[in-house]
Amino acid sequence: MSLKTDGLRHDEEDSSPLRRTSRRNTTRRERVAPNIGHVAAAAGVSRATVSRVMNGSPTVAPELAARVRAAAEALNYQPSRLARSLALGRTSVVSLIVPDLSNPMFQDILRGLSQAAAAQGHRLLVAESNENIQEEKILALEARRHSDGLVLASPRVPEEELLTLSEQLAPVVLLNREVPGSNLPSLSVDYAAGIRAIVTHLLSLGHRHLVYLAGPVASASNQERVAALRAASVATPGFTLTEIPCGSMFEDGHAAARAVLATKATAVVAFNDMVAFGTLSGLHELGVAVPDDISITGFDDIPFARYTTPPLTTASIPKNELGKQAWDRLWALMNGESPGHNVHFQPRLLIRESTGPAPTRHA
Amino acid sequence: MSLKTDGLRHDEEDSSPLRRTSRRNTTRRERVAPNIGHVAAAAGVSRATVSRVMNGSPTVAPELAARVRAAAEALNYQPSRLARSLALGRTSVVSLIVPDLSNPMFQDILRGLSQAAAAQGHRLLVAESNENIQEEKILALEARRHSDGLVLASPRVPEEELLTLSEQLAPVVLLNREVPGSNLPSLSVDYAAGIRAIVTHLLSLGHRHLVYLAGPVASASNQERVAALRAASVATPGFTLTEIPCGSMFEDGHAAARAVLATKATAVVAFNDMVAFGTLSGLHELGVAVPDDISITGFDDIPFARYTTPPLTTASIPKNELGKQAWDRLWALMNGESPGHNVHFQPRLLIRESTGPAPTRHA
DNA sequence: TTGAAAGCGCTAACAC
DNA sequence: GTGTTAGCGCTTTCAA
Repeated sequence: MSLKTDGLRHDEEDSSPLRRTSRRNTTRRERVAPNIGHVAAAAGVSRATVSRVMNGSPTVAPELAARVRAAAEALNYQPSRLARSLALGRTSVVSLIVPDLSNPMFQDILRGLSQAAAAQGHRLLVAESNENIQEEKILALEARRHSDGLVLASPRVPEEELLTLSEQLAPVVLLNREVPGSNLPSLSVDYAAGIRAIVTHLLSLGHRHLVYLAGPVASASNQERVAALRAASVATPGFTLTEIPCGSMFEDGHAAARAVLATKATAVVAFNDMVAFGTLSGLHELGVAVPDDISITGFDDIPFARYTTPPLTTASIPKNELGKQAWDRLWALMNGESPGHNVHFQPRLLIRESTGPAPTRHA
Repeated sequence: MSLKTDGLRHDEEDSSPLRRTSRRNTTRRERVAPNIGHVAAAAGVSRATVSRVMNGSPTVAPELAARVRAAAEALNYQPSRLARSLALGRTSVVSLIVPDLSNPMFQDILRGLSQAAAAQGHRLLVAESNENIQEEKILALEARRHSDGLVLASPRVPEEELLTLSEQLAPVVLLNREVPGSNLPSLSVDYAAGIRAIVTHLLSLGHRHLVYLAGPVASASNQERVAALRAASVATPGFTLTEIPCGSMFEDGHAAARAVLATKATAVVAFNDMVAFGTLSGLHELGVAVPDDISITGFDDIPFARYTTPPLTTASIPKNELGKQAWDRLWALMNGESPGHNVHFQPRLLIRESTGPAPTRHA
């Protein structure tokens, strides 16, 4: 018995992408996305040949290739990404997990990554963990299974778990987080150096009592900042450091304004620019002048930092660059290459107008 | 001849997820992600049963289910999303296309959409068209094939093309863009109403000469604004309107500061908040006082609008809500339901301090 | 060069 | 209840 193979395995006789559908209680002919079989049938070739043509294989006779292209064109055929991904074992999608999409810092990373990935034909899946550790783990796992690789921005997951997770997540690159003793590629900012620059600046202005508005406790970069601050306070005679648990968002800083005042500190070092803005705004409402009564510094240099009143003194970090380089690293990993050495971006201190000489009390 | 079916079709005899790999010139055993067959073999059941258990089908004997779960656990098995998607015909991913990721307006939409989608177990793919019409079309098509539905935010594609495209993109929902005479679900902002509110406010302050800093020419919402502005100028005796081509970004507004001054207008209506900020900053550098010398209004009410100096008078639009409702619409469409009527969100005028009485010249 | 057929890993209709 | 089997739509040996 001769097997008639016309390129269509289970469809009706003609090659047009119509299908007899019966779902619910309706039976009707509806137009359905054409598949490789339809094109093959229309062009009178095998599906393998269509596949070759669609992928630009040079081993197809020009005449055939033309016929296939014409058929594909006529049917408005687009190969299914899904099927292609399954067969190929890759999706051309990478994922980014961030703690908080409303943070301009992560928005910039998102943008940098998205553009770099797009430039090499990859798409970006985004997920927000809402600073929630459990969710972060689930999301990362989930996202990874939709994509070929992962970028974790400022992951809050504890070190050991991150280490375990990373095996299932690989290829993965970390942003703003290093796992010492692991070989997880990571791009980070030297927060300690940034803090040291800020402290030096403040000390030179005569400030001796600083208050630190701390970020999320689970934030590794917060811990770095705290450590640098404490080290400085220990190393400098007459330097008083007060720490106030705060957060990472505008509202957190805003809510902390009174507490800041209560410390009698002459300068506040905020976890990041958002917090600094909040505090700035809160202090303004309380009638406190910045920098005359109190100085404020931020961290990140988000786009609006230059336009606040007064413009914010802050430590600038290359957010876009983080995104772009994250892509480079990930791309290397996905191609089985070495991701290169980890790097520590050095923040640049931008002295603007939110910092000034320490007020001389009782003068 | 009896067919031995052990749940594994093409693998070696044992059920552990190891595979003899030979690529390039290395041949070695490497651990590979376990698949449904490995679990089936380990649990001594068919793959169908594993599938049932993984999907929580109630028709599996508890004893078997437990065995399967144990096996899955032991192998650290995670069903492949890809294969699942292919079989199911859906990906549980939706895509968002925006013209410009750096615009806080779109960031908020992104966030609202992402959260709403996540709440129903869907992931978000993001793509940025860079205000490029060609790219927008390609991206939309491409993104759609990775996902189950599309949200187009402020698409710049011309109407006819959008109409044609939408067939291949469906299900799709439009943000900030309506296609009259089509049944494309769309959520938009009543920009004309916002502009009217702004104009009324400005007129009541005594302004008679307004300059409009226009947005991208391909922006439909820009055209709405222009039309409303012109209508107002025609309807109001003594009202002069000057239009200056500008753009949608901070830099555009900043660059327009001199041109604004040259018009001698007493108030500037900026395309959006970003442009207004830019102008504000540019004017500040030129030593012009806002609102004493000139008034400025924005549009959108992005998060920082309240914190500029002076705080920006603007028309507030529910950005997050746009994202959330876009999801609701899309979800309805994906489930074959009606997306409901289109809605026009009415902007709310927020009078802050960037607008004041028109300066009385030669007074 | 081209085609047949086996996979990719999962789901679901159908049979037992 | 559970297994068999035929898909989902593509890629890629392997033969011819």
